[in-house]
Amino acid sequence: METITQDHKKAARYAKAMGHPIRMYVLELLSKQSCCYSGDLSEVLPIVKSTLSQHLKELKDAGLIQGEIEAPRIKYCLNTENWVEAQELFNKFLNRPITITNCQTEK
Amino acid sequence: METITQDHKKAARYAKAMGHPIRMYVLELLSKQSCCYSGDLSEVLPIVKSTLSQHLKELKDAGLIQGEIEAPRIKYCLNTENWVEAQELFNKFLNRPITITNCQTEK
DNA sequence: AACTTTGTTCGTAATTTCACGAACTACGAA
DNA sequence: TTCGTAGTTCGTGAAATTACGAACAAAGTT
Repeated sequence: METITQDHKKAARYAKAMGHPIRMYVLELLSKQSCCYSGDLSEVLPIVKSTLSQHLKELKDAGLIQGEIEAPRIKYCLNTENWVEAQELFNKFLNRPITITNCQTEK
Repeated sequence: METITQDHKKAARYAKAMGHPIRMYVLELLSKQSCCYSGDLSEVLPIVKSTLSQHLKELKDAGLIQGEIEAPRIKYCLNTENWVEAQELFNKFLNRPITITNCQTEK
């Protein structure tokens, strides 16, 4: 019986991809508006385009976003399927009712 | 007007701390049972205790867990306040309704 | 005091991340 | 075909991450 499951690894992979302010910003944007272009981001973010491209690749590799060629630009949007999976995993692992008595010693 | 806000940084910090299978496992455990000891984890996890200690420090530094001395052991539990904040930020960014009613959305 | 238990800190090494500028690719327009 | 636009890839460093074993620290036990 494995203690660290594939689901732990998947959830951690998603979390890791979310673990940078720039990438968090992109994900927030894409969860609020259906899509965006790299150029839109490049205009408002304080990083050069190659670095941005690296971050977008990170999100793509993690499966959280996808790019669609719309020449000469690339349209980015959420990868809905994986996005839902990430939400489900986070719910499964992390959501618990917050109780009044916290931190109580078991046994 | 900053595009990358403090909330983006906070959320990313939490996500980053969650971005490792071992740490995801620990967080899951603590969200299911109120507390645990390093020794409990060390028994089931495939890493040496110093590495585990490092991961617990990472979670502590991110503010997601807290340790309480209960000599000769240390009792770990979630840092409820920050845990709630993390959930709120994630909810905000995942575009979902906030579940806990008495927690107000900031302004 | 000496020993045991529990966990942290230190030293080290391999790997990954993050950021930049330069070079490159793909495509449409002139 | 040449030029401009949009974005990726490459090469490079600095810094952070991950892992291990050895050494250390704190506190209870004998």
